[in-house]
Amino acid sequence: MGTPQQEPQSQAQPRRSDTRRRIQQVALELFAEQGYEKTSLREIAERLDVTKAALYYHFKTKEDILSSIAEDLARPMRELIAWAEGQPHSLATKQEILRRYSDILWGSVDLFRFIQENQATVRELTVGENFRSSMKALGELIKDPSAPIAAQVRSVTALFSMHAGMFVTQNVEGDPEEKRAAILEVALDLVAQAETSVLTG
Amino acid sequence: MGTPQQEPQSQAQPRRSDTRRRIQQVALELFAEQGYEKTSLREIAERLDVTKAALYYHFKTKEDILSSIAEDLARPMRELIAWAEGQPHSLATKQEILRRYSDILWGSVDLFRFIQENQATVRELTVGENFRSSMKALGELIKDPSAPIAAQVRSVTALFSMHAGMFVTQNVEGDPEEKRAAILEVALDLVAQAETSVLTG
Amino acid sequence: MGTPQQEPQSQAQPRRSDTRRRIQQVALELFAEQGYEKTSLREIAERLDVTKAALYYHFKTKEDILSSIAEDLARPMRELIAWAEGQPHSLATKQEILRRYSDILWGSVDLFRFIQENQATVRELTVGENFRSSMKALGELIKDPSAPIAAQVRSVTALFSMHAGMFVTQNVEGDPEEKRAAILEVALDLVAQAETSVLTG
Amino acid sequence: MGTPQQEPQSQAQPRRSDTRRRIQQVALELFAEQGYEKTSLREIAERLDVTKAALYYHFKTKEDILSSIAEDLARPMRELIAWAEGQPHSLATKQEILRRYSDILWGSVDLFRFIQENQATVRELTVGENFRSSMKALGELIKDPSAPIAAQVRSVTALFSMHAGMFVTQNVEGDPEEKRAAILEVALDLVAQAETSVLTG
DNA sequence: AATGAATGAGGCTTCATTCAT
DNA sequence: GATGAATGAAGCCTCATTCAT
Repeated sequence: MGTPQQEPQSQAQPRRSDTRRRIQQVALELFAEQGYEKTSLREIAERLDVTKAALYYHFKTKEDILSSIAEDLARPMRELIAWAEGQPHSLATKQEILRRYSDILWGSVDLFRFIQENQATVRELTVGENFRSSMKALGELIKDPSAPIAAQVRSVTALFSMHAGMFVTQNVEGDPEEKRAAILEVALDLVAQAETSVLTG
Repeated sequence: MGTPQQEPQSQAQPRRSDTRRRIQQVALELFAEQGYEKTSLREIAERLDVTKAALYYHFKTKEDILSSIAEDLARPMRELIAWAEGQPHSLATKQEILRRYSDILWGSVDLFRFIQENQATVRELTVGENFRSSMKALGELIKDPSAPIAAQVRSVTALFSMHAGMFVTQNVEGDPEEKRAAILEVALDLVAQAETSVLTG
Repeated sequence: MGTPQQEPQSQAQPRRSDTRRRIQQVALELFAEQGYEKTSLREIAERLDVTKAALYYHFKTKEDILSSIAEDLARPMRELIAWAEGQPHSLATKQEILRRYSDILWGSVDLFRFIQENQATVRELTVGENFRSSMKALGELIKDPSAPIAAQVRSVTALFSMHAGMFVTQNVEGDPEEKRAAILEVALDLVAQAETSVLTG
Repeated sequence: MGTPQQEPQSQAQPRRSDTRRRIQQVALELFAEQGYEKTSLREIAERLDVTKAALYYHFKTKEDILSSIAEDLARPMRELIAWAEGQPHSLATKQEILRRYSDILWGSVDLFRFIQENQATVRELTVGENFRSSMKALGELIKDPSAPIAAQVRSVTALFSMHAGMFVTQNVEGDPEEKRAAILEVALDLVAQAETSVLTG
């Protein structure tokens, strides 16, 4: 056909040059380190020892590089939402959402951190829009719009406490796995308390 | 050459230059709306109907504009930290920290949101460094390094739950004041639980 | 206010730097010599011994440079059309149109030649659209839509014979003024014949 | 090695490569529509659903594609000139030149229009040089260098009135064939008048 | 208290072209 | 009879900043 620039369909051809993948890797590293705007294509190209034009063989635009990377986060998010929409709105479901969300986050921690730290930039990119709408959907699934405000805030905080966790625990000593578990637990507690406060409040 | 660019010395002449203030206002608006990098001095100048050069009469650099704005947040933060350092590390103190922090945040909500959404950019600016170190100091004051990890995470989450609150509650219906109170309450609860879990855990 | 980039209103300020005018001059020279696309802003800037960025102080885009130049032709064209629309559709009027058109053309001969030779490029620029619609208007004024096709063709040919004249007479020897007069005369003859053929045909 | 890129040797194998022809077709379409410079090889390739590299199998350069297309016009022009050079310089010959020229023009109307609208570009390409020299030769054959300037202008105008006709008659209503005939007639008249004016002037 | 004019650096993107396979 | 991958050159444009007035 011509130029690539699409996601490799299915199991891809054998060794179709791994440059595409290398670009994504290096780009994510630099985006995460310095921010999206401050990372130039020149820099990415230099780090890979190719020319800027080579990047354009593999991706249509700078944003396209980012979009392609962001799929790693966007896809599991979509899947999580799809799954959750098929479940009862029970506490058990909500807690399972948090568990799965935790896995997703820690599975793409660099990418996620990048999105967090570049929200202003990413906001008007497709990537940002997608992420925002995913978060909104998740919010709807975890809170009960008929509950008192305090309970709703608690639920939503559960979700976001896991974001905060990723940043904040840099200042807390301890085994990473243990911290991660602690963060999740705080979140699980919060939804549980939200539920309870509805009943007893 | 006798240009200003210093902090207005206290209450000097009341009308010392209203342009300076207008620049800060417009700049914050634009920074918050579009991000720091994507806001050019040209844009700011145009919005004010002055030339770019005029901005340089009032501020040494672009970063300088931001720094001057950020003082609104940085000063109260310093004050809060100074106050807290003189208090006992009791639960009551921690909760008062959260209450005061809440006031500070909602008092500069636009600026704060801006910093949150431009972390990658702001990170290597003085503004960002200051903010990070303030947050770190606050973290130290609110958590007990000898407590179990779960308790520490809970404490730190208390702090950050208030950040999340500012963004998240856009999707929760209800009176702003009520939401704000709910957010604070969740935070107060979290520190309280941290304390308890230490005792009972 | 800020940057210029508008036509100097009325009789302009004294010596507001003639760079703007120099840019226009050099640009027209180069556009005419090499074509619009093949002339880069780098070239124009180098020829003027300024930086590319200086061009952008005076003009918003490359196209803007061209547009500003083209006003020299566009304004008199608009005036001619406005005038003609207020006249009776007589042969005398049509011949006067041709005379005035001749003056306009020879008054901006380089610009006109440029537009002729860069039609494909200029077509989707404001400049080109304007020129096309002016020519169309002039066409309507010079031909009689109820006349036989042959007559209409003759009229329209009168108009365009003057364009051709500008290029073609490079291969005809003789005094420029005399050639110019000859070209106009052929055109005047053509409208006259168009009229006659209607009557007698 | 062993690639084609030569003119198809006469009737060789009938199906020697239909891609070559398709490239020429699509290229002409795009060149005519958007101009030579603004049409990229990428565009041509995409429209044909082949890669850019494929174009280079069939043609040495972008210009080469154009040159190969232009032969359609260049060959008949050469033939016309060769024929005319063997004829007496009579009015009948001149009129026959115009008739044949009309046929050539309308036989390659898209290509011709393209050359007209891209003169600046084409000027320094072989294609343009050829065309210019053909026009010059035709000019010499149709005018009498010893005639008064007015007569010479009239003759040359005859030739170019047919170019103008191709563009201009878009705004004249009527059957295409009839218009075409009218255009030719105006041209034939013009040479005739040129002759007469010599005799009677 | 501000403007007019300009600069140097660098950004993203596109293009014609090449060459090994 | 083509593709995949890449290059080098260049394009237009924008930005923060400077400085004489």
